[in-house]
Amino acid sequence: MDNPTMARLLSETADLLEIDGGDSFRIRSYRRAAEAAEQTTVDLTAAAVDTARLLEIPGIGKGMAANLQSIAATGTLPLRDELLARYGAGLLELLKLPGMGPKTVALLWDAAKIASIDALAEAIEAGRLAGLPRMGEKQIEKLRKGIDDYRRSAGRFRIDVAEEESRRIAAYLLAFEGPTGAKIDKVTPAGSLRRGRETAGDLDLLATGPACEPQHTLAAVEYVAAYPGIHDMIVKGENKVSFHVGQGLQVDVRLLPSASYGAALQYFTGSKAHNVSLRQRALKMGYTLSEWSLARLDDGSIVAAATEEEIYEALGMDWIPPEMRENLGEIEVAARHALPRLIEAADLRGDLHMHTTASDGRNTISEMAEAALACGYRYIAITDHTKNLAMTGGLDEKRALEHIVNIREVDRRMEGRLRVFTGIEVDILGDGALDLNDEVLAQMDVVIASVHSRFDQSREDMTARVLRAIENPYVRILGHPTGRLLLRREPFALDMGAVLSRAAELGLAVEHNAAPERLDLNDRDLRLAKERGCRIVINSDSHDSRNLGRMGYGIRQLRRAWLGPEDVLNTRGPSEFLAGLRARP
DNA sequence: GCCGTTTTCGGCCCGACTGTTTTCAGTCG
Repeated sequence: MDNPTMARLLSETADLLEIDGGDSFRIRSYRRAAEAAEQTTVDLTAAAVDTARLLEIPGIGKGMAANLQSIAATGTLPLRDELLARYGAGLLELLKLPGMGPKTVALLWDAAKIASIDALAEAIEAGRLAGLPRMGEKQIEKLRKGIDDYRRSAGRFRIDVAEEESRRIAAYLLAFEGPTGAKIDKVTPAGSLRRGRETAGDLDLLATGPACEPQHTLAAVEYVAAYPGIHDMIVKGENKVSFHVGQGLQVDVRLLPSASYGAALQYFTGSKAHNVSLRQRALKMGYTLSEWSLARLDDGSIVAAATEEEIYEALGMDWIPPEMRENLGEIEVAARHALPRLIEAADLRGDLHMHTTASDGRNTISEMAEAALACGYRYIAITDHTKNLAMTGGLDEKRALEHIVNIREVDRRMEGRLRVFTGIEVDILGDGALDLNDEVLAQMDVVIASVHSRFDQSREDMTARVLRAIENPYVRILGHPTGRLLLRREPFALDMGAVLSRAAELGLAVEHNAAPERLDLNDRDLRLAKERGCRIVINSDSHDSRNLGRMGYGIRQLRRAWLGPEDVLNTRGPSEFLAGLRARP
């Protein structure tokens, strides 16, 4: 069983325990263990044979180790089964409704035997909720709306979609001018957007400036609430406005005084787990941390508030990059002043995966080269598709050889300002054979091998298929290794550990495909790739010259995996890159 | 159920908003 599934079982057990009214600290332990299972690079099913290995994972103690072993052995958790038998799986879905927590779910179950969203909708229409404690008219209306939203909304959103919305709202907010002339002078995206997560569940925007000082927020709040893109309003308070826009994305705007900017930004950036750890640390040091300030416990005097840097410093730590704030050990490392230097977009010297009009790209080789030059790159590789992908106009052997000649011609014309390497994104066929013969592949500087079809193979077949493909001596990069399309197509089944281990032995690089719809490998597998000693490259997979600069989302995934410039091959200059790519261990 | 710069027992993050319970519980992030 895979780690995410194990995490889900633990998390559901926590939900059920809450409905059951269990001990809140025990519930927290189940949640923490679920998070640990989600994040760890340890294959929990494999590690289950060795209790000591499980106990090394923070948040896993004796009890949770036993739970994980039970899940690994039987595929199920007795406590969860027992609770499910008592309450039914529908209660877990009920919890997903906005405003619906464990207490309300328990109430609906106890008082009306409501055990699913459908049953709740029916009870509301039949008027059976009236008269229950805490069920006034407004509460019932809120539930009715919540059910509509839940049935309509998609849940999470792609990071580029969220960022685009964030830009629109920020522009609107910055145009505000209050009756006294007070303005909003800064809008900072926080939350998962700032942490660089691959998708966003909602949008947290922090607004600061004179208009956000306590005495002025009234007018500013009204202005925010009048944003034309609002689909429906959720909350409107003194310094907080929450609403849904267009497709159901939830936006939370907080208006806070500039003096609290650092504390607020730290707080709203999260993650929740990071913040909890940080506050525990603050308490031990005699402080209390909130979105307003870091203050002394004894006399309430403010220690730090205006910038994140001074808050982390007062807690004895270096400032932690947002991408690292997931409570995966970064607090301890920052306290030792040993944070790694993370990779930045400016470290990149080249991009090794892009398409041209020879297959399904929109631009010519030289247009791509000029665009790359404008990005500040020193080299690129042109890597069009191969013939198996007929719909892309993929190259056969003959056209591939002609393409090489054309690429070399552009390389010459660039006169050393930019190296243009020859390359190909060769299709990995269903049985792991490659879509071009070795004689042609041998002439390419950069051979990327990728899976583009037969995604439904079993884990065994897919793993064998990829392993066979990367044995080919001319393949130097494994492209978008899981084939996922965020929120559209799940990653295909693959024994990632086996593939990465073999890739490391072969000196093969694995790609992080930075296209925002892919971001493949994900942050967790990138950490695993580094642990296994794999070389890593980051590529834009551009099909349009305008997308060449679109590395930012991918860079943030690398940063989330704690990777530095030395971990990534295309931070090197052209000759060092090529030598590193081709060298065998 | 986890964990240790005070701890192997006794703790375990903080504040805003909403609805309705005239003083607060529940939910959320």
